[in-house]
Amino acid sequence: MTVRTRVAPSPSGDPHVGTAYVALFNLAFAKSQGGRFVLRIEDTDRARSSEASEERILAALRWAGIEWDEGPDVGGPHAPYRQSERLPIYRRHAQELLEAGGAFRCFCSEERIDALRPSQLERGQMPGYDGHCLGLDPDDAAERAASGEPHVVRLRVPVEGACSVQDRLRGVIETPWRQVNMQVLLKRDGFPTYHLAAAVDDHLMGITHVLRGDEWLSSMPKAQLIHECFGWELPEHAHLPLLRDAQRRKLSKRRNPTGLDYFRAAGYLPEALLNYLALMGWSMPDERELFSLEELIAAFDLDRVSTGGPVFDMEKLNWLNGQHMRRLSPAAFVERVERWGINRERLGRLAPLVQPRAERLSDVVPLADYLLGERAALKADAFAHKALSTEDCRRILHHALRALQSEAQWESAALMASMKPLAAAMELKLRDFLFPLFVAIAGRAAALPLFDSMAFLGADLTRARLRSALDALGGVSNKAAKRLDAEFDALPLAGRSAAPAS
RNA sequence: GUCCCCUUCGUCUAGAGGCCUAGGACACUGGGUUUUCAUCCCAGUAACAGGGGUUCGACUCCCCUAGGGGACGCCA
Repeated sequence: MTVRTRVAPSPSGDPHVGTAYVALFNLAFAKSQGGRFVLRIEDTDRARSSEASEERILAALRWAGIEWDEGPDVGGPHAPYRQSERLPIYRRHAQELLEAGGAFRCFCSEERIDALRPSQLERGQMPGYDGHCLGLDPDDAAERAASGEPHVVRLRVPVEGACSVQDRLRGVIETPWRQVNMQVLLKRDGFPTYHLAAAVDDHLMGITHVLRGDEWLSSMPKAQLIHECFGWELPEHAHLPLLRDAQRRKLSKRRNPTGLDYFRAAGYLPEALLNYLALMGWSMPDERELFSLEELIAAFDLDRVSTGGPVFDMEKLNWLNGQHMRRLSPAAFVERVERWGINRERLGRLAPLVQPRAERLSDVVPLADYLLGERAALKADAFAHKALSTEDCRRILHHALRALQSEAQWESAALMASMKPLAAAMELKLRDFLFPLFVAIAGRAAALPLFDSMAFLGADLTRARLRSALDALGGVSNKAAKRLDAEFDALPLAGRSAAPAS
């Protein structure tokens, strides 16, 4: 039996370093076993998925050096690899489950189920579906469904006893069935949820090993139950530890640079990133820390994966990146620098900004230093201003970050269009409002035009610099963040998309 | 709130009952090499969460406690 693994990103946001992390382990394991690695797109959430996000995720994974044998863009024997193109398959399987009694139709409103919550919590129960439609006669239910009554299909979960699942890294895990929700498998809109789609696809695509994030561990009983109902063999599961931030929380986009685009823009070598990621929860048998993807594959051993959640440490990544840089030949080094960003294309984009301000050719680099490379480190006194207090600067940076969080169109005019109303809503002169942003982005109050600079840097680098500026100003405590979030939410900003604080 | 998972230096980790006086790496400190800096080399500080068992012997096995994390969605 040839080993087949998969990574299954959901195209609903920026390419995340966690996706590359899970992909890397799946790739390394499959290749170490002479197997195949599949990329599948899980776009069953119609509201959140987008083609643009899918494209960016594939491009970012490719940049990182992750290659897949089968996928939506390269095809393969189990196509299509995009779940939105496999809808009939899921419907057929849901029907099969219904007929076998492994699932049932549920006509409850979402409101009714939400209303259950408080009393369940009070009784010390896990909140969830109460089995209201469990007793419906299947034929009656089918008839109601046929007549067009809106409903969902739910997984029939035993109410008594315990479920026993096996994780490759942790052994046997027992969970009371009471803790397992009667998961919706087919939504009201006819789309499958993750649980159905993943189980069906893993089986149909011949996936033998599922390596995925820790956060899935508690839903393993559902996967097992679904496989059992179909009479399928469950792939072997190994739950990888979750990458943490310095506060030991799941790496969050809000506070840390987590986008693959950030690492690319910030000048990390993909082979160094992969090398670093491999060190998170895994180690070479000989404890060597500097290695290539090929070496990783050659030495990979699933049983050497550790289970504690590792903290992502930029300092060590920086060191590793330096090690990889120094191993490049001078020619390769130049080639990498050029490919990264000091090239004709990027200089061309700089020309309209720099040309009007330069008197000599040698002015180019000092004018654009912060766009071509990392800006200078900041201290709090860089934000001294005649009209703005430190607190004002903090507020501006925080609110700008919030407003930019959901900025879809990352180009100069659009950025201007979202920042200008923010300044107005904060009752600040644009000139004053812009000051801390200039310092955060350029490291100084006078620089090339701000929004052009932000556009040139890209979203990830821009956000990272704003965050780092906030840190230079003493950081924002959790309490202060809450207050600032509330302030931001109360601002009279017309037509903004309601981006949640987290 | 309920359930599940996790717990070795500040951080990433080695360690599968005696190789442990707990090893390596990042960071930090000191020293050396280098025209400066960086690199590089050498040295140092620093950990088995706590408590009970089991055993001749426990970082390693079991139990309890504590701490951390995760799940509990018609998101994935």
